[in-house]
Amino acid sequence: MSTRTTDTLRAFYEAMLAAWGPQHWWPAETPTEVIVGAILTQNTAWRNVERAIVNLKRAGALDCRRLGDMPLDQLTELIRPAGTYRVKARRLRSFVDWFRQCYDADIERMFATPVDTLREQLLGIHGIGRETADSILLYAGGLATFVVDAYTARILYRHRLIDDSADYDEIKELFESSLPADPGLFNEYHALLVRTGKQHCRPRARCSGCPLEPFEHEVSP
DNA sequence: TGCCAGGCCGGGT
DNA sequence: ACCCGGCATGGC
Repeated sequence: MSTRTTDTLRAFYEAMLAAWGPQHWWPAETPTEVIVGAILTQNTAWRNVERAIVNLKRAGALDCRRLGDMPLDQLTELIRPAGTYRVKARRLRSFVDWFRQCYDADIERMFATPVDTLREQLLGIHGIGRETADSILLYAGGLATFVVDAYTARILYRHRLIDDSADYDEIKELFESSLPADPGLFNEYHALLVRTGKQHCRPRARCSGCPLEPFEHEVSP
């Protein structure tokens, strides 16, 4: 990867960090909570996920065995505020069923698996796609995997670092081949992109005031 | 009021 | 290989 790309991505990082400060991601107390949140936040505002997490905690259900053993209808009701709740209840179940079966619900053992192998395993679970898998690896496991999301693609596209046909794995590869494989860096970088995107890079929002505004834009939103 | 949110899946060309 | 609709709550 070109040093120009590396320089640009580093400059983006510095500009966002200077503007926002550290984001302290993932907002969760345990790896299990990260994983549950990663599934619940699919195409959903984080605010709504928080409500669902509160419900699960209050019910003492934020635990893989409870999640696996409680009636599906009950789980569905607890996570209702997160939206697409029937779909997500099944997705949570498919994860915990797999996790108990393959790793006896042991987080340490799961993350002791080689990262490429584990990623493939996660992608094999119904309802876990690339972003969710990478979020689990990075934010629950502390592994140096770059997480790409809609904001990442939109921001890079607007700055002409990618074209509109770039897919998830290409964008992920762009970061991973341009930056050192440092989990702390990847953690903060993705969080800063989301923070920047929420404020300045929604589909039809203006970019004014964005910390990345000093860098060239040649593509209009 | 409509559009959007830290996606993913399944069915149709 | 693409493209698209469905899923669904809550905020602005």
